[in-house]
Formats: sequence, structure tokens, C-alpha cells
Amino acid sequence: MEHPLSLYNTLTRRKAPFEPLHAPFVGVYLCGPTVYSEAHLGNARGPVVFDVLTRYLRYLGYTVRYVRNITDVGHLESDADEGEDKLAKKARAQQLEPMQVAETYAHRYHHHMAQLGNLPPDIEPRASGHITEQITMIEEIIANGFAYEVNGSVYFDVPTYNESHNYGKLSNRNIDELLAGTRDNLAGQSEKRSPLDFALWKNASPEHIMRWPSPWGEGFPGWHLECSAMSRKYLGKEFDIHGGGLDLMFPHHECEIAQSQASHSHTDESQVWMHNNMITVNGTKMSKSTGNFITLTDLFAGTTEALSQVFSPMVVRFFLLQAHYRSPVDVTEDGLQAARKGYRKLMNGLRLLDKLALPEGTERAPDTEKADAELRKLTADCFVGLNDDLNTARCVASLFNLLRKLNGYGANLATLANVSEAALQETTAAYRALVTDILGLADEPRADAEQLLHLTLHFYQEAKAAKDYAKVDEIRAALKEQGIVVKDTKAGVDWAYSEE
RNA sequence: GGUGACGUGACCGAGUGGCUAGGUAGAGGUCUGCAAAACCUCCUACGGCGGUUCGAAUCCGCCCGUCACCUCCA
Repeated sequence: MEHPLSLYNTLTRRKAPFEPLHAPFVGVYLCGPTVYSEAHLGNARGPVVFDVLTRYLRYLGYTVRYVRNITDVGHLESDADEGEDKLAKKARAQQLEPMQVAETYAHRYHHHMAQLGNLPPDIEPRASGHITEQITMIEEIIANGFAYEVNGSVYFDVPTYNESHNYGKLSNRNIDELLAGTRDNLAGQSEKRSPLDFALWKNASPEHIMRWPSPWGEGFPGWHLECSAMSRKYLGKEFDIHGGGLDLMFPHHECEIAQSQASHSHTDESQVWMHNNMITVNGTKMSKSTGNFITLTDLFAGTTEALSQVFSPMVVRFFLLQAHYRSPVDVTEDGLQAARKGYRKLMNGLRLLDKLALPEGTERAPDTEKADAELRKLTADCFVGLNDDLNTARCVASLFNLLRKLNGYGANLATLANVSEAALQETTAAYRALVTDILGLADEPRADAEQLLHLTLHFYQEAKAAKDYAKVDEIRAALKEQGIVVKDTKAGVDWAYSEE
């Protein structure tokens, strides 16, 4: 499949033409949410970016299998032995079954993703549903000599692994420097042979409520294992693209690579590692732990203290796409406001497309070559940005350049005589595809139907008062088509749904 | 301390050795009953100091500032 898409690979630190391992199939894995609390805006960036990526890959003709997991187990609160699941902690605090907590936030997450226009992943595996796969992987790693068991817990042996592999190759760290920085943390990690070792399986203390049986006793899987196990199950030992937030690069993705190399996978999991940058508020990263975040619920409802007005999901999506995914984005009211206007401009362009037609009886110019070339150049420019490491910011900028041209034609349809029908069709089709299919921007209805209905009834009453019965009948008929019947009562005009 | 990223016009935000980014805001104009939208024109910036070069915002060095990762985080 010929295409000019290049992607930046964190592993190699450079851009390279994207070549799938098994074209036309493309496997994409994105580290998904830990469902123990409300998702915030920062959590939305990765899904939006990778939604655009998978949409574009499909547009290019690939058959994509997009996997995005849900983490509903694991993730210790701290590295110390008495560490606890975030989920378990939340569940205990709310007197709930841990899975209730997970389900609640998973549902909300799905709702928010849909609002943002993200297509659902093809497979959305849950860590809790893949305990056996994780146990199998641990057994492989132990058999290969890269993990050891202590008191019912299993740890990955980083120093041993590093002797034959390169631990830290993704995040560009070396083990000696890491060790130097962790020396004073040795206390409280007595089970580990090295402070760099990480848990593959943790023995569950009696009060730990999320637990599964394993060859090492009752416990639960380590924080990094699920992604290795589930990506392998659904995408194979080696697949095309693995994504996640920049903050997952170390240690999460580094550990994933180590686990896959140390198990029977013997690969880096994916050919291309992609990392989206962070979203900041007031210049600092949005983060659950620091409390510096805006939840999607608050953002869409306008109930966050950080902002004084409502911003709709599509405006937020557009706002995110106006920046390149590897750049940090700072959320400000001014920025969102500017994005809202830009988004609406793009949507107005969408509505213009159908109106772009040469008026009846207008003669087509004999030579449309020049104008055709101009239009095609503007269209092609939109793809140049996308192809350059999914630079949606450049794509959007090019779309505005194209839109200006189209608006020009729209203001004076007769000037369409200068372009050929073919070039016009190509252009409008590309605009539509870019905006809706690839960038995933949908036209959010702004008007409230009931308000419009009241407006119509107002005119109905005016017509009636003026005894303009032709107009009255016309309005009645028009509303009937919409399934609305007008009711003249003694109290005034009212309406009801037609029962026909 | 280690690793990495970044500092662009009023704001947001691309790009990059010579060629218009774009959006928002602002100014003027066309159109319009008045508007709005749209279109045209203008506002032309790259933290500081050196260096390389015919030419640097773009490469190199130093300095200043900001941020991220090194503990869970998208």
C-alpha cells in the first residue's frame, strides 16, 4: 500500500515512513485508563490522538485492529509492601465491591469518549479478565531466568535482564544512573534484590480485597504486566504501533519491553512507539495525584473553577487537534474560546459544500486548468501535514486555507465557472473526509429544537391574529410534517406530538 | 543530582538554513435595510549573548527562564 505517512518512533528518536509488518493489517495498542476515578482532560488526549491515527490509517486503506485496554486491577498505591490497589482503596472508602467502582468509571469513560467523537476500539480488554494470560507470562519470564519469587510475590530481575538486554532503551536511561538515584529508597523493599526490580505478581495481604489464585498463592498482577499480556494476545508478539502518554514511557513502557523480551515474545512488542505529550493547566501538568486537573464532566458542563464557561466536546477535540500531539498543550479560557470559533468556522464550511454548484445556465470557462491546480494544491496540502507524523495542527491550518478558497466561491457561485466539475468534487469530498472521517469532527447541533418550536408558534399566533389563514395553515402543515400538532386552547397556543 | 523537552507576534499554536503557517483578537474596506457570515487589505514574531554561513527564528556554544520523567498518572 503506497502512502507517504511518516511517524516519529520514540524507540529510535526519529521519524520514519510507516511500514506495517503485515500489510494491509495494522495492529495498534493504546494504554487505556485506570478506572478508579473520573477521567480528566489530560486522559482524553491520547484517545483523541490515536482515534485520529486509526481513522487515518483506515482512510489510507489499512485494516486496523485497535486495542485499548481498561485497567481494573493492579496499580499499587505505593511501592512499599503495604501498598494497596487504587481500586481497592476506593472501593473500601465507598463500601463497594471493587468491580462496582471499575464499572462505574468505565461507563463514564465510554460516555466521554463517545462525546469526544472517538470511535470505540475494536477490542477493549480488561486486566481482570486476563489473569491467566498474565500468569502464563510470568511463568515464562521465571523459566527464562529473569524473575524470582519471594514470599508469594514475583519480581522482575532488572540487573540480570540488563546483562543480556538493554533496560532503559526506550526512555534513554542507564541502570547505573537509576541505581544511583534510588539508593536511599532501599529500606522497605527488602523483598526485592534490586530497587529497580518491579513486581510481576504481588502476594495479597489478608485485607486485600482484589485477589486471584496463582502458582505463588493468592495475589494480584503487577502494574505493567497486563499491557504486555493483552497486546500479545490480541495483536501478536510483535505488532505495529504502541501508544500512550509521555509519562508512561518510564517506567511503564520500559517494563513492558523488558517483560516481552524476557518472556517468549523476545520482541520490543511494537515496531513504533508513539507518545503523546501532556496537557497543562496554568503551565503545569494535569495530574490526578496533584489535584491539578479538569474533569471531562466539569469541562462539558461548565462546572470547573478553572473556566467560566461551557466548552463542548467537539470544541475540546478541535482544541486538542490544533496542536501537534508531541507538543504540550496549555489549557486556557482564551485558547478554548479561539478554538470554539475556529471549530464553528470549519463546521460552517461543511454546510457550504453542498451549495457549491455552478448556477444553472452559467457557462463553464474553456480553460479551468489553473484554478483546478490551485484547488488541488490546497487539498493536497491538508494531507502533507497529516503525513508528517500526524501533524493535525498543520492539517487544520491547511484546511482553513482551503476553506477560504471555498468560501470565496460560495460568496459568488458564478466564479465556479473557472473550475472543472471534477476538481470541485474532489475538493469537497476531501474536505468532508478530512473534517469528519479523519479528524472526527462532527457538527454539534447548537439550536434547541423546543426553542425553535416556540418561535414557530409565536409566528403562528401572529398570523392567526392577523387572520392570515393561509399562513396559519402553512405553519400547521409544516409542523405536522415534523410530527407536531398545534393545539389552540382557551389558554393559548400549545403543541403536542402527533399520534398518527 | 540524572534524563529529556521547550521558550515564536495581543493570545493560542505550526514550521524551519533563503520561499504566506493557521486560528482568535485588533484596524481598514467590500457586501448588506441594519447586522451576521463571507471575502480583500493591514498588524510580520521567533528568550539573551556570541559563533558557523553569502544568508539563521531555523545549526553550534554559553547564559537566562519554563516544563516533564526519574513514585501512580494519558
